[in-house]
Amino acid sequence: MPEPANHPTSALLKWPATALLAWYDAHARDLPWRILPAAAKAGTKPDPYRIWLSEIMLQQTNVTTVRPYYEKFLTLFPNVQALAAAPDAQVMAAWAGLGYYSRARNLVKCARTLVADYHGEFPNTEAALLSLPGIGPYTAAAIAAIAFNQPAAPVDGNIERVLSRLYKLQTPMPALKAEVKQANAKLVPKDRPGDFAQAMMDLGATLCTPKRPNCLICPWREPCLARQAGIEETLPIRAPKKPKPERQGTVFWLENAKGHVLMARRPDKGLLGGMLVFPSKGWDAPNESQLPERLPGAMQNQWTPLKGEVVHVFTHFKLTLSIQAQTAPKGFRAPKGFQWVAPQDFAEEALPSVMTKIWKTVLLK
DNA sequence: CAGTCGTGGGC
DNA sequence: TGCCCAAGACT
Repeated sequence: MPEPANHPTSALLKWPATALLAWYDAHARDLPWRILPAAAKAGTKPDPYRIWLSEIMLQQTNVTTVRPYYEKFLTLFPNVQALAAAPDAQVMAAWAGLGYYSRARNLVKCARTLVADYHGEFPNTEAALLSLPGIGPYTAAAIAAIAFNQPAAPVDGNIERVLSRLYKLQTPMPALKAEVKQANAKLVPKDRPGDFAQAMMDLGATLCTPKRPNCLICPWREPCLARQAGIEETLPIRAPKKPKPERQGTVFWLENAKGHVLMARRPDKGLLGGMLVFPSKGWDAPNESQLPERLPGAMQNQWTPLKGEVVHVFTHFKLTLSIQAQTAPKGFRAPKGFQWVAPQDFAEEALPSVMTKIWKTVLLK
């Protein structure tokens, strides 16, 4: 890889790490999964299970969103063995609302692999961690550094932003990541790799933010090349965004005499994989829940449109759903692949958010 | 490499 | 309001 035009000088390589760690010692965020520097100094060791769980939950997700889910998971599944032994449906229900549901499926898969092949212990090398389900380059390096104090150099969105500014790296994302990885590997202090990674993430989350960074009190205020050039807010350079297509579909609300509602479990792969949803059609062709066509002929034209649409924005498309309802006739059984669910069960935050919007529209409006 | 995969908060 | 963004992994 060619050296960047503003390749850091050797002087710049050394002392930024020291300055950042000093800042971290004084300002580290107190997070439920974190061992603060003072406690670490006193001999407290991180629990790899908790570090792993937090890292998976934090993928593309804010700390404030993760916190309650993390606490819930720790209560329900205090260790790898408990998680590995849990039924899939219980884990998916506990994850409901957090998004990116493949993370939850891989979480269970990983826990079961650890119990089956690793005596229930996490491997302590980056390479071995990388081989586990749901653990990619970032998470493998993060766990190695934070949980095992190995000289690994994770690069997440925060670190990419922070270092692109420190070294004024103007290569657009995603190619930028390779340059940041090189620079980062040279910076990592061998004695505190975990704290160094966490320090950069704290810096990115609290001071070196995407918009209006607070350079005034930043420990890297002086060496930061982007700030020197006055272009800190323009970095990192992102690829132009693509237009978000719109889809629309219909949700079918079928209620039986007990007041239970018909639902289906989505296939493991793809959108909302493994989650409980209301039957619908028209918007996700490969995974259509073929409900109406599988109903007795007498029911097929008994749908009544309900007032109100549900709009939900996914990562790569915007979805608008209308709702059709009817009450199932006596003796009607749930078709294969479908199940009746009592409203109190899906009200316990056990559904993906888009489906929570549906039942709230039906029952509360 | 580029597309897929959720959601909620901030502005 | 609509857009941007967040401790990425997988295909």
